[in-house]
Amino acid sequence: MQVAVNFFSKHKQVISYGLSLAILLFLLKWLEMRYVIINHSLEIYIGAIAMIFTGLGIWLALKLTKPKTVVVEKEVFIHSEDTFYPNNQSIEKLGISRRELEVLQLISAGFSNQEIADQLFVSLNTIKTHSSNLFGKLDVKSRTQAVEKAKRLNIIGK
Amino acid sequence: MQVAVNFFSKHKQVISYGLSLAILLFLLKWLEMRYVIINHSLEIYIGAIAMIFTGLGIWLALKLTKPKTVVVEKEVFIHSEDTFYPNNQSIEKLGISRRELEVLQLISAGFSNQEIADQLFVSLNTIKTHSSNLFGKLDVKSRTQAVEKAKRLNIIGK
DNA sequence: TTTTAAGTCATACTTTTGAGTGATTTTGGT
DNA sequence: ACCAAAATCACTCAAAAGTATGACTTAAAA
Repeated sequence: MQVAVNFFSKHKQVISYGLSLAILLFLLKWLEMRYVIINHSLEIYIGAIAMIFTGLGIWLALKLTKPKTVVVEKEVFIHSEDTFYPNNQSIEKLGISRRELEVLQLISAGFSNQEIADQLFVSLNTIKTHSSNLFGKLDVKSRTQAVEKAKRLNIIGK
Repeated sequence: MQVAVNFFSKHKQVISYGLSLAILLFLLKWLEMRYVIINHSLEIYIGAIAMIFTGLGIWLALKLTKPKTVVVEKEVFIHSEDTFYPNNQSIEKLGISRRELEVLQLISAGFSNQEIADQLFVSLNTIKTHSSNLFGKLDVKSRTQAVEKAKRLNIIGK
């Protein structure tokens, strides 16, 4: 029982197409009789049939063919900025404080010590102390090295 | 002249289909005459035409329709280390030379001017000149800014 | 051949960075 | 209230970075 219902629902389209075809054939039969009786030109009749069935064929083909699926691979660049999470383990292990991390981020953004001092409302000397302590903890000798290493250790974003 | 050639080559397929159709129609005319003469059943003749033109319609539809393209977006994770290609357009636009690019890469790797000079077997002053020119072209004022901007412009890898 | 751009190097000078040291103040937790 | 870490700042000195200018060589392009 269930199987039968399943069959009908699954082939609903095909069945409806079949029915349409049958109706069309009956229509043609009727047309044929009329034309034969009225004795019109056979060419017109033939032409009509040809056109109708050409159209039917086109319609059938368009409806029944599966879409030719073309899979286009589209590159989606995943920017690490979107998914960056600082490696807190590294930060704690190295004993880097919040303020130092802040300074580190500004250094990596390309700011000079003076600019960082202005942004954080502290003196230039303070920033120098922070950066110096930072270099010690990161075991580097310059700001560019610090940035390179911090990015490598995922302490700051890339 | 060129236009005409262009027209024929561009519509080659459509034209060949049209010719096929014409040939088919002549064939039918011939069949019609034979059937009329031999006085066979009209139903068979009609049926044959219907089938032929249905087939023609299907064939036409299949040949002429563009494939229904389904674009499937596929996420491709690009690891910058594996697949970095320098943005040559930016490099050319800024007029950065090979040597300057080389210096830029070493700067971003965290090397000092002296270390870079040693690696490239040139003098410290030469590296200073290169980096100074580089900063001018990148419109920055320090090596850290240069690194930041160059990475942002995809001139060097991250 | 002349011109042009790239690369090299030097000198003189200024600015920035970084090391080392020491000191004071905040802050958070026991 | 006390302690320790964090944060602040100053001062000096040295090294590195950066600017400006000019000169020389070479290779490629006009």
